[in-house]
Amino acid sequence: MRPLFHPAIEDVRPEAILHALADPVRAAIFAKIMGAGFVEACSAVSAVGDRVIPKSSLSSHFKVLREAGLIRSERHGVEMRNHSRYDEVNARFPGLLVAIINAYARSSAPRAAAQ
Amino acid sequence: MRPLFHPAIEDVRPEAILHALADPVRAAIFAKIMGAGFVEACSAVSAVGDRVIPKSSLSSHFKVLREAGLIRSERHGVEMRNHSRYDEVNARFPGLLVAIINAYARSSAPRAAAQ
DNA sequence: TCCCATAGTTCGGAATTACAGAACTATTGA
DNA sequence: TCAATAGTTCTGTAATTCCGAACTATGGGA
Repeated sequence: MRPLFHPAIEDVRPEAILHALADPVRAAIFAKIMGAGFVEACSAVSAVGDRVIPKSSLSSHFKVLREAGLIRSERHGVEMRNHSRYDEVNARFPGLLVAIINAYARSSAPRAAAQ
Repeated sequence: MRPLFHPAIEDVRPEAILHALADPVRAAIFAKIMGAGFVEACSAVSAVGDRVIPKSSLSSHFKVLREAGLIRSERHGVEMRNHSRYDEVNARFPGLLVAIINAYARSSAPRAAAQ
């Protein structure tokens, strides 16, 4: 297993962030990590909504988030601990992540609540 | 030629917007339209940076932007007039478009100016 | 009216990327 | 050392993207 790659913050590209978060599953994973600050394990998000995500797919979703610069993953024993890189990313691209996560929250909210 | 499809604003999805703007060429096209309010023709953006975009590719880029709900296109004689739907989209997803366009502006700015 | 030029769309095949099952690796604990 | 758990990599298939070529639509002359 190769070591995990994390881009330096100055190498983080907006197109990579948008691509990563253009997938609702990845956006939901990232929103959860961003809200909590960290997520203990990949398996802690083994389903999104009522949709079960195969673990090979989950693994590649985490890889996309990691290589886009959105999260930092480190092994802790047998499992992975995933931290949000929100502060760094928000300093480089102000307001971007909040606007994206809010947009998803609005679109999935029931009509009446969205107004 | 089929008539052009424009989604109603309440059908516009964040994942479609992010996917549309995750491509730097489309983001540049949209930034131009958003800045000017409208662009006379697709051919008015026949190149992005120093990269020439084939017209079949341009056509599909405009289609992606249109179907994501970001622009409205109408035929005016032999050419197409493309208008930004910024106001509508911004009302639904506040701050999203500005944050995205700013992120691209920051990442392409020279290092010193980006600070 | 017929033809040409212009602007854009659609088609089709090659290249790339995404998905998910199966096999594999790494770590911990018994 | 073995089994269980957590995640990664491999692999084949499916879906997307890209762009040249062919096509369609509109307007302006001769």
